[in-house]
Amino acid sequence: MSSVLFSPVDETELDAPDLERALKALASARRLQILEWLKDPQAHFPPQEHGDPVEHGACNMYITDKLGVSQPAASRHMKVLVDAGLVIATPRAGYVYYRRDSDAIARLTDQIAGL
Amino acid sequence: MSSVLFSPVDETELDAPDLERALKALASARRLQILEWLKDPQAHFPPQEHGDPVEHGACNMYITDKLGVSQPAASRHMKVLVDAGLVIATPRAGYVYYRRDSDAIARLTDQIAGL
DNA sequence: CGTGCAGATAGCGAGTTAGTTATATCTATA
DNA sequence: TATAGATATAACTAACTCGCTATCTGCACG
Repeated sequence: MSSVLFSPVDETELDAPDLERALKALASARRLQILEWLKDPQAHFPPQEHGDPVEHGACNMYITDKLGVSQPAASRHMKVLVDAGLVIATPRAGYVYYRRDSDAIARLTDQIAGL
Repeated sequence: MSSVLFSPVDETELDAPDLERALKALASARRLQILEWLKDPQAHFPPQEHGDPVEHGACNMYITDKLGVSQPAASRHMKVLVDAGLVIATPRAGYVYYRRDSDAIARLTDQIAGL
């Protein structure tokens, strides 16, 4: 009687504090913009030396530049997204690359659909 | 060539500021709780004298009591939800009844699903 | 193994949120 | 129409957000 028949994705729901954290992470024009850019890093950021934009996402420096805020401000926005589980950080060759956690985002939006 | 064939509900998307406002309204444990209660007012609130719980929703006094905060605090939470377009207020016989705007919530969650 | 650069952290200030109490408004009805 | 009760607004405070600059950390590589 496997529920996999009905739920190909993991149905684990966030508890109330985690859901609130995720919604707070989304409730920012800047962070919504970042998530949008990360849908297609190649289209929105310059070519990168070390990290593959498709596999590892966009370099933090480019996100900072494109946001037009200071490096620490961008760094904290990315931390909010990572802590909320929406984005994955990959340190590599002295840089940090960020990509969407598509599965987590899908689970979250599924859960929000039930609100 | 009506798009109604593809979209039985109105597909109008919120612009960036309205989306941010709606997400901020959702990004609160208290307000998520209120929205949950309003899914079934009869199950969560005492019987009401004037307003039909199903048609008009729950009386503000009962929401205040159940939240366990002061009346002005509850009043402002409800204002945030109304301003975000998630809840409809109906003044009636000296009380104000609140119900979910199910269509607006559905449109919002559809839009969030595209994030 | 030292230097340099990317990123994280600290600390500060302005603006916002969320709670409070006090008061104003507004409506229903005696 | 005066009053009472429900809700909204005002004013204040504490805590949090988000920007900044300055500084620290830590990894790569010469």
